[in-house]
Amino acid sequence: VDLFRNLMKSAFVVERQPCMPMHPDRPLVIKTGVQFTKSEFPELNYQLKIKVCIDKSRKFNILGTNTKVMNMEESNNGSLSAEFKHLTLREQRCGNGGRTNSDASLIVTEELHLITFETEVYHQGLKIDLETHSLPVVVISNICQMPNAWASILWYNMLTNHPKNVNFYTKPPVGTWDQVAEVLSWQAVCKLLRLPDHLGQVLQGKHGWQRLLLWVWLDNIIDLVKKYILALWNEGYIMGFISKERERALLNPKPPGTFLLRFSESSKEGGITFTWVEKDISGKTQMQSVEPYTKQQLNNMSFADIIMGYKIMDATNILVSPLVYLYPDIPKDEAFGKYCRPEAAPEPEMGGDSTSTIQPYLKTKFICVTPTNSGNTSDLFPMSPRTLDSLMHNEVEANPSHLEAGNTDWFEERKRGVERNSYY
Amino acid sequence: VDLFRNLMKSAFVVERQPCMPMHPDRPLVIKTGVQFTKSEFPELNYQLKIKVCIDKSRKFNILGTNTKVMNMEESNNGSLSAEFKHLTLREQRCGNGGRTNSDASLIVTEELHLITFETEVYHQGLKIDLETHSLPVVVISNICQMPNAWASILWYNMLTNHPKNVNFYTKPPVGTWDQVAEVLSWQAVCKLLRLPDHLGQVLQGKHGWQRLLLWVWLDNIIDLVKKYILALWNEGYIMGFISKERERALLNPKPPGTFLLRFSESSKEGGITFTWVEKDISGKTQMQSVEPYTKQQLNNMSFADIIMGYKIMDATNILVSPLVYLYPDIPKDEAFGKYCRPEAAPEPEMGGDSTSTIQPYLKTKFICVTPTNSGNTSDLFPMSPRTLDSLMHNEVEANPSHLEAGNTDWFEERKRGVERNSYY
DNA sequence: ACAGTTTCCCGTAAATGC
DNA sequence: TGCATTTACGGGAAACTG
Repeated sequence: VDLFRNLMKSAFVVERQPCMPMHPDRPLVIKTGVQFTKSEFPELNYQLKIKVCIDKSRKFNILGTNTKVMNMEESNNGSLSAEFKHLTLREQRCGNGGRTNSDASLIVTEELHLITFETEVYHQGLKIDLETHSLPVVVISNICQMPNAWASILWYNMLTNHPKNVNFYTKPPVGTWDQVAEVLSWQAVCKLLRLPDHLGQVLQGKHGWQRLLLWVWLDNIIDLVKKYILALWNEGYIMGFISKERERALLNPKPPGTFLLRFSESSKEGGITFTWVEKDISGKTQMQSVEPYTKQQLNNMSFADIIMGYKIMDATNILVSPLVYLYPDIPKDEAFGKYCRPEAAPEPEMGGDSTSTIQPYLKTKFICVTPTNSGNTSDLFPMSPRTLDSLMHNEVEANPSHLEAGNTDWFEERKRGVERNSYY
Repeated sequence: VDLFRNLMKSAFVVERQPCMPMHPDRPLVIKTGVQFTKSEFPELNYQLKIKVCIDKSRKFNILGTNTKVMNMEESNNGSLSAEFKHLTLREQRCGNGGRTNSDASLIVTEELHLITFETEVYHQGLKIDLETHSLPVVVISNICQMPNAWASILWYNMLTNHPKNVNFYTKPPVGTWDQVAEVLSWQAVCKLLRLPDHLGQVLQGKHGWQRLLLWVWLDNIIDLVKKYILALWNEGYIMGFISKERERALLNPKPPGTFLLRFSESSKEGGITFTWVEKDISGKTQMQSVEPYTKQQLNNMSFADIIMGYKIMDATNILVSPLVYLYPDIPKDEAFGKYCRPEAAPEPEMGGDSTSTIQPYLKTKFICVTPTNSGNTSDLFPMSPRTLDSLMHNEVEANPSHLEAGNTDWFEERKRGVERNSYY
């Protein structure tokens, strides 16, 4: 019996990372009604029937075949394994009473649950109940809860090695910025983010709200990068997180028309913008940024197309593009031309005779323009760019710089880093 | 007993129109996994338990409480009624064999099913099985099948009064254009469409493919109108279906800058475009149309915004708007100004101090431009507008006009019609 | 391999519960 | 009443299945 118990302990050790991938990047977060999987279960060398369960703090039901007999696989180490697929979780909404939340003090994305795997072993007439469990998981009901849920998972695994402390968030510890950075580095894209120090200060707060606010912002940016601008990101074209002071220091010595791409820090949704150099009439160097583009807008138009088509409209309705060189000195066309949408081929007609007739429609394209005031038509710009720029300048001065001296060329450094790690 | 049977017959009469609304506009189409309802069931004046079933041609299961005891309601006519809510259909995918389709010759959207309502009545010691059924319904598994399914429902109800001819589509009859027009008039928006005669010719074909092709096109336009341009439609601003010849006849005497809005007939997805008058250098009157805007594009930008912002960019990058008067002579601003998106208010900052600092970003807006060739930057327009226009003109000449003489001002007529019927 | 059909599941909107 | 959470389901894409 002792022999068994020892074997158990080692066999049932809970691996740290991959447990229940729902979204492959977000283990340990399970959405109700969405399938999840538990696979590659190292086991004892016996014919065992395993049953999957979940803790009873809330009434969840596991749908799907939740028991399985393990097979001897010709797998890696010759141990037994079982794979649970097509499992879904559904909360049991009892007819009327029975409130859902076991601990009403916790919000649902900080409520931790355990998924257990039970089996029975008979050896020399003795019945032994074996049981192991997953790391704590967070159960969500809508994907919009994912950022918060994932923040909880990261925070937990960052600050504890306890395998089943489901009450972690009743008094969560405070983490340091270095720990946060390390956790973020677990994620592929985040490895490249190189978050600036000033963001870490936000995390020094107690826990909860501020922490989550930052995380939601970061997560939205990660999402934006992965979905919309990954190619540009991998090219190293996107400066990403950069303080306004550093931006100014980089762009100031550059010729007008030089621009860089950076994330916006001003909105919770996360956005990306570009800042360029220009000289005003007096010859003074100015920086200009456009209002950040959000996922919503990138859904319809690639960022490369936006950059290539961006124009300033002056008072006489003449369009000029203020973007010429991507920092440090890459011509715009060279950098983004290959990522622009190819010209749409003419579509076939609905009737039969699509061969001879040519589409009699004028082709159009959407471009993004900044109208200056005094334009003759419906211009939406109540304030001149000069005024805005001076305001921006003032704001920059109001925030003293935190620039660290050593990091001379972050852009070049990160680009080399990208070339080493090709995650996508 | 005869008394009962007679009562049954009248009590169980199947109402023609509203039967199982899933999409409120599309009765008799049920999507698996989506709830549907059967309500207000006129019944005999006895305590009856009703059970909902579906025919067994495919293995569908009805989820939800499919039996119900009828209550005496203080309803309209004092008859009994039962309401079935939260019913969903799920196809039973047997483990391996058992092909789904009962009649493989029919596509799934032409496969008709009956939903039956069964009950038992005991009277004077005699047990009588009562049963009624819905009109034939179409079961779909994805919303993208809705246009075809709805076409089947319309076609069926247009051409037969049979209450349960589930084999209708094994040899469907041919319908006339008048019948189609009548069926289309059952739908709110379609009442206003006033389809031109030449579309009816397509429907004279055998059945099936061509019929569906037309329907899908019409349905997409109906959808586009309802979702994106209903306000403009109700104002009577949208000409809608108009032949190129009639368009030319209407616009030709008008001053340059006059434009009208019409649907595109060139793409199955359905789109909307505008055509305007201009004079070329020689003083000759020309018509121009832009490539039609689809739902995809209207998702991001309202049609009013597109119209107000539309510009032609000439070789020197100067923008001019070719749109001045909506046909017949409404100034563009007057017609569409109130439907343009209001200027975005500046968003609060993420930190706390959102009171004093002003967003230092340049506001932008997307506009739709038609670049002419010889522009200096990435222009996508390989053919001059003149060339295109002459091609268009040729195509128009190639299709002889079908204009009927009596219909002098369709626009005004339809606008009055709109004012009479305010469906939305 | 392929096309018709279904499943999967995000993300917006609405409903629901506390 | 308001907010937190869940449900509903359209729609795009992947998976399925003869």
